[in-house]
Amino acid sequence: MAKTAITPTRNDDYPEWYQQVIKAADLAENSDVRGCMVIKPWGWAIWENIQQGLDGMFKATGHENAYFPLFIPLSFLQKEADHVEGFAKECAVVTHHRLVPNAEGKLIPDPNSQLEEPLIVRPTSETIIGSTYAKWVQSYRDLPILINQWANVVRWEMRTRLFLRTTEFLWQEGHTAHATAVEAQEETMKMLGVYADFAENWMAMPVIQGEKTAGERFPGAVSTYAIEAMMQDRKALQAGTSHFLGQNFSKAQEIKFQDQNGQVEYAWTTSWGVSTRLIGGLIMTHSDDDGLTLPPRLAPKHIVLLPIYRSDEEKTPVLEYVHSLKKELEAQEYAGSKVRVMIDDRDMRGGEKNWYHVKRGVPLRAEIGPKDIAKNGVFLARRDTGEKVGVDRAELVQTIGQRLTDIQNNLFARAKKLREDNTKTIDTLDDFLAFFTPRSKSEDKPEIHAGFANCHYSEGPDLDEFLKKHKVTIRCIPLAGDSSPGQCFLTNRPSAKRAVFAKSY
RNA sequence: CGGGGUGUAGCACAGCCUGGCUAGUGCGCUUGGUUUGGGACCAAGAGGUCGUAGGUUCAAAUCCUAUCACCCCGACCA
Repeated sequence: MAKTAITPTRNDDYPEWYQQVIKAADLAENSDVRGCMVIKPWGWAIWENIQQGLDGMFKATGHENAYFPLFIPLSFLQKEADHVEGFAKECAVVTHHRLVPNAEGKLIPDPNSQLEEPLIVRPTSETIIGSTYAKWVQSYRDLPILINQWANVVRWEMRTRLFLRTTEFLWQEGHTAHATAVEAQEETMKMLGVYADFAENWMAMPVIQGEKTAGERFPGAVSTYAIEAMMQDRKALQAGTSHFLGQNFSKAQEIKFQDQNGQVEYAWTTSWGVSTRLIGGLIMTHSDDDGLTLPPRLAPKHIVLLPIYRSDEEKTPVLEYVHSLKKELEAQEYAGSKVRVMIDDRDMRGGEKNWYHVKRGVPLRAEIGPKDIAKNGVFLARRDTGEKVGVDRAELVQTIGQRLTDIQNNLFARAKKLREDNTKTIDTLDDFLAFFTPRSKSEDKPEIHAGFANCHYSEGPDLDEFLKKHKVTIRCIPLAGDSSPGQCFLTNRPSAKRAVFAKSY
């Protein structure tokens, strides 16, 4: 039995495995602040790559970045009824602006410093951005406004998990305003497409694009679209959302303009976002029992060079070889950027050092010692397949881009196969129940989930109650799904389209 | 907010029931040596207000009271 770097394995205890991968890869850790994480350099470097990739795509689709306040006056939230209801219960509220010592010398909020109007820490910025847009828009010539902001937001969730759900999280939120509903709808779909493109081509994470049902809609939105991915425990992860807000927020925030006919109209708005949750998705899509596995496009380093020597006489030529190889590799390109190479010449045992990079998910590792130099090659290991081969130096330099492409493609294909193998078309209640009944009989082992079920459905209290009881959710109504009509698997009422059902994060 | 649990070294924990020498173990860390192409070994060290406050006692990590924090299960969720 091969020993795995991560204990427990995915099969033994998936949630615990997830935590251990993060720890072993040095991505993040819990902080002294409840529910808030410290993102460590390796995790942050991944986030920077995500930001960079997405930011380029946003700009290519005509958006600009800006920044709006962290605090929102309480009354702003109040203006949109559904929005209040959706977010009021999880807001951090600022009520004072000064601290004073009490009788025991403990610092408390100064009663004399109470704010006239409390501020909430933004859970999302529709209201503050909308009220700003109201000032910017007078004429149809002022539209569209296409703005994104990279920011942190706070949602006071009851239970938190690193990257997947934290009290404070980092994200981007795009907020656009348009003169027509059609244009805003197009924007909503365009950005959903950008997210799907990014998820599949950068993260190597296959996603289903679809619309959310009424129950899963963003508070205040007319329609919500999402990309949904299957994790290795077969649970669904909502990885990004794009909302068509209609005129709900523009009416609440008074975003009005005069159209070409001189009529005063309310603008049509959208919002869309992805968060640090993507890193959670990345981990759960590709990583294995030896730790993190990174798709090359997002890996902070593509290849690590591991010099091996036993004495000072060996050390000098090995390091020379390694440094010159690094230069040659860095002159190569992969996916439009330079190949990212690191040398790890720390004074550590070879095996331990090797595992260090395995657990951090570096796509390629090259061991280089006197034996390799004699053959003018390297001993190359692939993180995704575990394959190890001796490679000629010149050949490695020449093929590095292709090798990284192969890894990226393999990760995507592997994830897609997992999803396809665990997606089933289901038409009857019995099949539905059988599908979603936990496969693992053991009490102390977390269940292995069944996957995605494509079912006809008819929304209503009876379906809601049934799903809640079985802890299954409707993930989305796929845009590219089977659109032949049928009957709801539960109620037999007529159904126009199938939706994806799954257990979810 | 309901139910359960835990606070002892950087981390993971034992010791508590049945109070008693200088509070232990493993990992990690430091130093020295032997090793070194997939997670080494030996030796010597450093590191603690036992969550906090009060009480009982000759004596408290251990018993009692209060308090704080965190974790797990439920409702909520990018």
